[in-house]
Amino acid sequence: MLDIKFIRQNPNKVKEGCRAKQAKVDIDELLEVDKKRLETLQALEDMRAQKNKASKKIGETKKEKSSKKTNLLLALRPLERARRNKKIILEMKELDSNSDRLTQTIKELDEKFNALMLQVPNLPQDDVPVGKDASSNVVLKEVGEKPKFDFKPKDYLELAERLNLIDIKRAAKVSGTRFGYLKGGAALLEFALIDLAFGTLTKDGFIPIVPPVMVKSEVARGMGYFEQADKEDAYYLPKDDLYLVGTSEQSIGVMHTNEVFEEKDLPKRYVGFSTCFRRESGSYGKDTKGIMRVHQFDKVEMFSFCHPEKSKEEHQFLLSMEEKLMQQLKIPYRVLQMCTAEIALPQAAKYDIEAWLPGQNQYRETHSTSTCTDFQARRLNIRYRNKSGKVNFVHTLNGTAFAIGRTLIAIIENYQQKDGSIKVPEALQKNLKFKTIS
RNA sequence: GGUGGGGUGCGAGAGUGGUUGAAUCGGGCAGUUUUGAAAACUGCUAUACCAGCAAUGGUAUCGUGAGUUCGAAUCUCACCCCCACCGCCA
Repeated sequence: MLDIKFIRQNPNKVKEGCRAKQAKVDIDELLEVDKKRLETLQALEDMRAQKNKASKKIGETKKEKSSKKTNLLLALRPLERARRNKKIILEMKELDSNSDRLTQTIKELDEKFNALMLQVPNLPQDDVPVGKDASSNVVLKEVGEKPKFDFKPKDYLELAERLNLIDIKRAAKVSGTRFGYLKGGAALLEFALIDLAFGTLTKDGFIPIVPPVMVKSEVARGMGYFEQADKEDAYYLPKDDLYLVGTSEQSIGVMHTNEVFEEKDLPKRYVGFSTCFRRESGSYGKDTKGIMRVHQFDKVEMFSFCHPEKSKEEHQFLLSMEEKLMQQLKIPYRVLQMCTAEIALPQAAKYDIEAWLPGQNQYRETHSTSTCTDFQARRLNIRYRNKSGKVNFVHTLNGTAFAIGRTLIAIIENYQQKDGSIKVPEALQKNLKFKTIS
């Protein structure tokens, strides 16, 4: 959510941001509703002030009844006093019927206003390239050396099925399309990856957590992904009114809802592990094979609550941690700055890391880190108190540590050997009892 | 799933219809005193929105939402959450 004051003062800037992000919100309508809402509110508050005053007066005379002090007014006989009060009460009743109407109007305006406000996206940061689609993303750098093979590198699925690491067919039998069993070395690699991520990040002060994967519906809305298509992408349990999280960001970010941090406790960084559930409703026909895009996968995620002035720095920090993890695995990758069309409603800037997949001869996304500035904090009312006692909204950021499935894909393709076996990346070897999966 | 108890400010905790944004204690901040500290004393100590250059004024907020009333922390209803015990259970 943006600050309405900011929208009032910078309508053109907001409109421009909406256009860049291809969000369809009528800012003029929003401002119109806002204006009406304020006018009505003012009228209603004036009325309430009158009522409060009158009620107070009645309270006073009632109390004076028992007081022994007298003055001219108090000398009024009880009967007369009661009559005066009755008159006031009648007047207030009259007022009430008017205020009821206003209350109804304001309720309607509020609803309209809130609905519109929730649709206004976070504005892209100045350095985010403007674009219509993925083609406008900017490659910032390529890191690592692509492995050279003296044979034609195979696709991960071919390798994995032959080594009995991934079983899609049986998963289809049990759960349907877009599911998979990780078996043998792949299952063990998952735990080694989790360990590597937690080990690396906790060393840097991240607080390790395993969050709930089901969240209440009002909570699910909080992070700001439901206004776009993502609502359709979430699994919902109607019997309990719970959503399965698509990423642990959704249950970590909301953890501190309505809380106030002390400034000295910022940044508050978490590393969370959770299973993620996605319906992938908008991706029919995309990556239908294997485990590139599945309904259920495990992920280690970073989340940070930080001081607003430090969030750009923090974003770079999260990116650097992602790179550090990739470099430990020695998987070649590139870093992309995502363009305005590719960043979601709550996000102000986003970097993706794409791993090189030799079997497919292309880069594919394995990591993503975004800053949501104060957009989520505002919705969730997450603030910090500075030294002079002032409270203000924090900034929230998130980033992938390892999305297990896709990282496995990258490992399998990059570490494949001529005989079809797979070498275990050095950084994972200490966790596993073997150096090769064959 | 069943029964009982409870949700009040930074914390503890009072308040069961009237000048209560809320007693009291504790914490925090500032000041007096002190060579320094402690102690003592004094004062301050919620948030949001609206009007205003400001001082200030207004409105709302005692789990959430609705209702009764001229007036609700206080009464009514619904919901949420927490605690205790019982049942079931990895």
